[in-house]
Amino acid sequence: MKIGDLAAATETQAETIRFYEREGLLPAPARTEANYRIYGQPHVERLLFIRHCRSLDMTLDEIRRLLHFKDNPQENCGGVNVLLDEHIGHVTQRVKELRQLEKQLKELRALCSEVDSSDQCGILRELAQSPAESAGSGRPGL
Amino acid sequence: MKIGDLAAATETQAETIRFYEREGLLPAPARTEANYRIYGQPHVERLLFIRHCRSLDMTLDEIRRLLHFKDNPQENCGGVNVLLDEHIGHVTQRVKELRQLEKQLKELRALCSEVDSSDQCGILRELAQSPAESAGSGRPGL
DNA sequence: AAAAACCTTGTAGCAGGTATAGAGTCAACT
DNA sequence: AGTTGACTCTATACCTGCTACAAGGTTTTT
Repeated sequence: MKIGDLAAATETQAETIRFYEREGLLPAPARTEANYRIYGQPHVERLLFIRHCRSLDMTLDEIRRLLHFKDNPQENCGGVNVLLDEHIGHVTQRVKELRQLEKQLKELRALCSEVDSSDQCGILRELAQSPAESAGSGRPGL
Repeated sequence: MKIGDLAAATETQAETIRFYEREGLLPAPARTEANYRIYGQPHVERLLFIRHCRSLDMTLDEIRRLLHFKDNPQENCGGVNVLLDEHIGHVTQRVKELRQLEKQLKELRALCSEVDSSDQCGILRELAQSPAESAGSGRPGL
């Protein structure tokens, strides 16, 4: 199959497939005489694995590490557990932060219920104060 | 004060301050003879406003819109409320998605409790299956 | 045969910065 | 007076995970 077929089979854009190849997540496939990439079923499966991981918000680097375990089935899989536990930790942390953030935003919103001139607006006045703690996780993808 | 002093006063890196200036969030300040940027108290306040908004995960574009209301205090502030309501909506949505994601990840994690060889690992086996729905919000910053 | 649909590489763009390189400036210490 | 170190300047490249071109070559359809 050509790249467009693989794209259709995995609901992934062709450019994204080439990008994964450059990034070392997909192996460089065979080529036709006209230099077209040719894929087989193993490529479909590997790409679906990658997309599944991405749908779980894993970074490409995390996915690379998981693929390493898949590529070395004789190794023990303790690292998989560690990786996943860490990833769950990141997500849990980000949920906590965002819920805190949501609360702050709602409090802020309550400061201005009626439309007025901007210099009377409680929201703008509050935003001019020093911020409390930052809510950023340092992990923008989440 | 010079850029380093403003950086210290707001806990912002000097490079970030120059970046905000390029982005039109901070006005171009006066310069010394040696071409050094010179700031005053209004700059400190404006930058703190920006950082406060960023700590609430607003985009630079949202902040630009808020600054417009601050810069035009005679305008009515209805747009501030709209902007904030939308932002709260994004955050609420992202919390929902991440909690769903967290649940999926924990289910996945439960598939491998004991360390084994990778080809026996339930996690890797499950990830090889087709993914369910994507959890992405299309708004990566959240 | 011509046109549409595909493929190739290479490059640039998004957000919100961060991190350099290479040069200029300034204050303090010897 | 010289020199060290800390600061500043501009310009440019890098980060993530793609996406969107451009300009050309190939294959398939009409």
